[in-house]
Amino acid sequence: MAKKVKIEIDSSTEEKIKEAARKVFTKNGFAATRTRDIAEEAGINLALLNYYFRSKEKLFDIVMHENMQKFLMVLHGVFNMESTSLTEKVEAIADNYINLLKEHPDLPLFVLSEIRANPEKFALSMGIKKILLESHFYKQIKERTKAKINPLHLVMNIIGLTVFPFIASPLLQRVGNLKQSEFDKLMDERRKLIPEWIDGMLNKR
Amino acid sequence: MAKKVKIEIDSSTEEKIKEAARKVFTKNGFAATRTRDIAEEAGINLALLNYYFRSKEKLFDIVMHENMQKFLMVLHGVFNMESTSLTEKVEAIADNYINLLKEHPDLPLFVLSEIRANPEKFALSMGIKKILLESHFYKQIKERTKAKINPLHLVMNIIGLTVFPFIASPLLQRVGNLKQSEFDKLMDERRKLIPEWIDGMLNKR
DNA sequence: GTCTATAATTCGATAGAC
DNA sequence: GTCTATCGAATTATAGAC
Repeated sequence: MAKKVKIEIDSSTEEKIKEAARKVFTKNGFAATRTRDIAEEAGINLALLNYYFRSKEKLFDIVMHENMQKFLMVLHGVFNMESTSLTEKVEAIADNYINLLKEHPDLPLFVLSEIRANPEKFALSMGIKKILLESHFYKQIKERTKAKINPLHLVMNIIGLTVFPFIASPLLQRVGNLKQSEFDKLMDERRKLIPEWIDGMLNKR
Repeated sequence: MAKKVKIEIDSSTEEKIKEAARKVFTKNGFAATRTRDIAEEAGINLALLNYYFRSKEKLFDIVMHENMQKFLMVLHGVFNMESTSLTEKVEAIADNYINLLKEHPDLPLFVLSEIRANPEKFALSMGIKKILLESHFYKQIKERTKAKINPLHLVMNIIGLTVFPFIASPLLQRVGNLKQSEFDKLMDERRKLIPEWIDGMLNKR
């Protein structure tokens, strides 16, 4: 009577394709990705990809949506905690993003590039405004800054200080002569540093 | 006897094509750009594009190189000034980058995306390491931080705080409900704010 | 559901007239 | 130098056998 529980989540062909698509699309972007490469990565045939998802674009939309979700989920989880201090929220954002980005370093560049390429496609993307502007987090920043400074500056800084090093990592690792492990170590240091820096900004003046 | 001076720099067909290519490539990236679009943007024919530049890739390499130059020139101009203070250097970097990025907001996302897509292509890209690691700027940061913190953190922060808002602007303008003019105003405010924030980081502890 | 083979389309590049 | 017309390669999508 009970519905059969799907135990092996990733072994279905559909999931294999989606996972392969996520990997290849996120690394190369939409235009530079060939459906053949996705099929190969998934270990299946090209025709099968079109059997499950009707087109390259349909498949891309799914991957893109899931990637954006990952990106926004970090913020959404933190923004409306009522009981935590502002500093604790900043710590949580930095910590969670660094975890996410160590695992998926291509994520931000992919998301931001594709949004810039097709802004109209993500125009509707629900009320993202409300997520930030009406959040408890945003209220806390406004209180602390006391109208001395636009709260958006602080939001930009929190996200930017966390995300930017990953976006620039190819350049940074070359410029700084860093091995991957050294880069990772730097990012781990930032879990503590970013909240301190943001604190300094909030206490200014 | 004297070489003829080229007065109308931009009116030559070759320049028109390069300018169109810069615009389209920078907006869409290499893979998503069609040579036909460049030709149309330049107001010339597709065949002519291949007459002047042998291939799409050759044309791209030129544009890419010029874009990277723009990006690095800002740093290069500031890094080895002997007579300015660290704070003055930070002011100069923020100020010059904000000027550059207000005019060419697509620049950073383009450069960073293409580097990530083809790291080997930019591997040789001269001794970028030396430009930073042996600069007067880097020495000044090391002195001020007194080994309490890796100087690369500060470099990341200076560039990141300046560049990231432009990278994320499509999302930011939506999230913050900003018009272009309001966004520009925020960026202008950051010319003063970024040096203050960096100062705060340097004086910590 | 999965495959092979192929149709249909897109796009970079070239031939050749002017 | 500049154009029109077209070739050829690459790639998405589909038809049809199993």
